[in-house]
Amino acid sequence: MKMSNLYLPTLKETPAEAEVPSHQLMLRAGMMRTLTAGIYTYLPLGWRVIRKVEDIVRQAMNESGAQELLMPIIHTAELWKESGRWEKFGPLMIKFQDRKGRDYCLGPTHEEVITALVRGEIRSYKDLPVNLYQIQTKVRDEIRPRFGVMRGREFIMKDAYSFDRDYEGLDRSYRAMYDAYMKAFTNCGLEVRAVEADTGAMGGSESHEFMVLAEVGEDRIAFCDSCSYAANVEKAVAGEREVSGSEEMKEMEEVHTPGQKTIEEVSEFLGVDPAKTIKSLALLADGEPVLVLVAGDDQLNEVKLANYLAANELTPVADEDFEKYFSSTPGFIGPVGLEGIRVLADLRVKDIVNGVAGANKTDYHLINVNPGRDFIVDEYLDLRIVKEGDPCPKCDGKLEIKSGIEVGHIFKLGTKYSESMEATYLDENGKEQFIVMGCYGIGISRLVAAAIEQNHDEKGIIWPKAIAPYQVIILALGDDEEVVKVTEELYQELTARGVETLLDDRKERPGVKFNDADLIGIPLRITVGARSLKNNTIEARVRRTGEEIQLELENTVDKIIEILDRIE
RNA sequence: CGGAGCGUGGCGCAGUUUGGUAGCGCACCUGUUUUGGGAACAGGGGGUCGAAGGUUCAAAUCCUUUCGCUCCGACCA
Repeated sequence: MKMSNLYLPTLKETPAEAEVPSHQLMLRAGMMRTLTAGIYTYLPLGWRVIRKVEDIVRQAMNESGAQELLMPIIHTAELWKESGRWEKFGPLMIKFQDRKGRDYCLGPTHEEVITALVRGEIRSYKDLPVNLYQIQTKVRDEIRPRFGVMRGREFIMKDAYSFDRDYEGLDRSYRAMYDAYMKAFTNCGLEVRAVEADTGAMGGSESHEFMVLAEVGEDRIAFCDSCSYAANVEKAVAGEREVSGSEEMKEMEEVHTPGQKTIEEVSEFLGVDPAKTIKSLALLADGEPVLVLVAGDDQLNEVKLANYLAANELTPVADEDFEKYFSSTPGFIGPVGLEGIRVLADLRVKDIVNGVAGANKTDYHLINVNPGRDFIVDEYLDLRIVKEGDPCPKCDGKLEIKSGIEVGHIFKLGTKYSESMEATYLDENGKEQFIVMGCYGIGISRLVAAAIEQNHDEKGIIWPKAIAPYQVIILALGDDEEVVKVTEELYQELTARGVETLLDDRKERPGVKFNDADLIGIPLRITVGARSLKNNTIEARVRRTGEEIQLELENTVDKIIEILDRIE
């Protein structure tokens, strides 16, 4: 493509609307433009990258045996009511009516549509297994779209759905997708870690997320520094911590702690290690009050709690509602002497000896509190967010925490949807069975943003070759006849040999061309100017490394392809 | 939805405190000279200040309402 004809509006300055590097660079490099928050137009350069990623993903999917199809974006409400998610997904869906007043939504995901499709076709165990996928625009009315295409309200997703006769089959399908995903991400030139994940609104049993490690990532991931354990912190579990020494239980006492509400305040006021305080959190789980206890130096993991309680919604008890459940103001509640409220505690609370807790009396705390002796916990379970340095649950290592961008997510759904939507087959005995399902997503547009987060410098994007919009950019410096002739020939020949090449033939000064080439991140730059032509050479420069190579004007195209071949 | 910030030519911003009828840089158009890391000079076009209402002789500026954008949180694949 000749750049004099390319619709490539690059920006010299960073738009005020963009905060993170990938968002800024996608706008500056002329890859996309904003329509409104979370909704974007892909310009020719950006679309090329999207298509590259799609093709790589498509190939990995096809090789795994999955088959591509295309489902509608418009879904009927009946389907979603059938699965029970019309209400559950609720505000996340864009809903509307047709002229007859019938309800629809724009598809945020496609379990319902695919299940409705497949249940009509699959009758026998002989029809299984099957894995169907599509690459399509998804629509989700996100509460807070942000970071450009990282979390958009409209985004491109590859979603696949597997159908098996049993759980062994599902395990095989799941494994095949896991492998295909790793392959697709690697082929895109990305460094991705697979981590154990929570299943969230999709439901199901097992789940992995594929994470691109990046500072701007919205997810936090816990890694073991010595074994392969890795999990989203929503899911991560820490190993047993050593309990230091044994201490005699002392007699419980009430102490005056005026105005000391937070753990920090109380522990400082009483001169006690925060780990020995018991943090009491009053929550409503779908409206039911529950008191949750965690050690003062821990944070409650609400995902774990919500999963355990099978609650859709967890909200803190509002300050003004405290008197409904407690005899003190916020900051002084605790488990001792509390009645009529379910009490759950993190496992670490069990080990606290002579701890501190709220006295259920405004401006008072209790010291030398001992679980079991002074109060009863209905259930102990793992409820805390793991921290940097926590022991690994699988080995003797320690956990590290890093930020990541979720570019893929795979789920073992089991029969969640086949049961609610009655998707069944007949086994060898003629007995009706529910189809066992899995679902698998890759955020194509998010992956592009993640690739930029992982591959950029102060000058701009540095595309991995596999997803670069073009592999080579030829800069024609000046309009010297010889320069025009040489660049034109190079361009024609490279293109003829299948190398995707940009020719910067614009009437711009050299600085503009250099800067644009760096900004849009083409892996290999070829510079041709009158000056170098005098020595019968041209210059090649590798975007990622900055390596410069002088090339004699002889078999130049061979040499360029040679250099290109060794670029990642 | 709660908190914070911001909406002024295409982009980045000043002007708002203390009302007096809009300015700078970049970009754009024409011309000349330039041409290896975002050129220089000269000339030129383009905004009614997010929107609506109000106060005032007079509103970008003050008041009210509203819409949008960004960030933090809640929430969310």
